[in-house]
Amino acid sequence: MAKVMGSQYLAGKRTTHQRRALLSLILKAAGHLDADELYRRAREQEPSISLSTVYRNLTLFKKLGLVEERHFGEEHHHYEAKGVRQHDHLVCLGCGQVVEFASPLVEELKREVEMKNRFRVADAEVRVIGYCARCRRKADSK
Amino acid sequence: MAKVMGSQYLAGKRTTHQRRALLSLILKAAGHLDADELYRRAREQEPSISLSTVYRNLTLFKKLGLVEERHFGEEHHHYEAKGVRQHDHLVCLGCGQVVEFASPLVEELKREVEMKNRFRVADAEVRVIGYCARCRRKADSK
DNA sequence: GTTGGTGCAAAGTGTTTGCACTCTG
DNA sequence: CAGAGTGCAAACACTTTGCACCAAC
Repeated sequence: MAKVMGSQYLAGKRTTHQRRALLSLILKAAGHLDADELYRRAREQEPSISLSTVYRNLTLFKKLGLVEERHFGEEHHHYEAKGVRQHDHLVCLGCGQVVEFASPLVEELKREVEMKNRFRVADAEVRVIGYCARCRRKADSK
Repeated sequence: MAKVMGSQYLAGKRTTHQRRALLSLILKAAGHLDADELYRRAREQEPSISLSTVYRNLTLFKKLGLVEERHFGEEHHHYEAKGVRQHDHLVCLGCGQVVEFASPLVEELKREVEMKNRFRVADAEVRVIGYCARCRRKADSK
C-alpha cells in the first residue's frame, strides 16, 4: 500500500513521513473520513503529527486530485480517496449512517446536464436523504 | 407576501417582527441565501435584528419544514424556501455561480434507491460540478 | 546547505448559547 | 403578565495561518 505513493503522485512535493502516513490512511480507509478521525488514526503511526499538518495535506491532496471533499449535513467535511467510479451517498436521518451506492442514472444525468445546460461537467455529488431499513419504523411513527 | 405567513405556518410559535421579516425575505428570494446575506437584508427592515436571531429562526424554519439547508462547496450553509418541486444545482468552478436545474432523472433515481436499497427516501440533493459556458475556455486552457 | 514542511499557538470563520430584558399572545 | 423570543457578548467547533525549527532533497 505504501508503494502506491511514488513521487509521481506528489508532483514534486516532498515525501515526508506525515504525508506518507496520511495518504496511505486515506487510501486504505474504505469510505470517507473527517479530518479529526484521520488525525486520530495518523497519531497511531506518527504520535507527534499535528492537526494543522492534517489539514494542510488534505488541502494539498485535494489540489492534486487525490482526494475529494464531501459535504454531508454536518458542520465538518469528509474526505475520501478519489476513485475511478462515480459513487454517491445515502444519508440516514435516523442513525446518521452514510452508505455508498452507485447508479447508472447519475451518469445519465451528467450527460443530460452537459447537453441541455451548456455546462462542462467535471463531477456530480448526489446525496439521497431518508431513513434506512432499520430506522424506518421510527420515521413512520413520527 | 406577508399574507403567506398565517399562524398555521408557525405552528403556535409567536409571530415577531423579526420572524415575519426573515420568513418573507426567504420566500421572496428567488434562490438560496446564506445566513449573512439574510441578516444583511433583514437589517434593512429591522435594523436592530441580530445574527443570533437569524440563526435561531433558520433552525426553527428548518424544523418546521419551511426552508431547506443546502451545502455547496463553501464553508457556510445556504437556505432556501422549501418549494414543491425537486430542483438541483449546477456549481461553476470558474465563477462560483450556482444555477438551478431540474431533471426527471432525479425522481427516477429516488424511486430506484427506494426499491433497490430498502431506503425510505425523504429528499435528494444533487450538485453537478463543472464549468459554465462562460468559464469553459478558462477550464480548457488549464 | 536550501527551503519546503512541520508543530505549536494564536487567529479566523461560521454557528450556538447564557443571560437579562422585551414583547407577543 | 407569563414566558417565548430577542440582542448582546461570550463560547464553540472547525479550519487556517505566522513563526521558528527540522528534515527531505
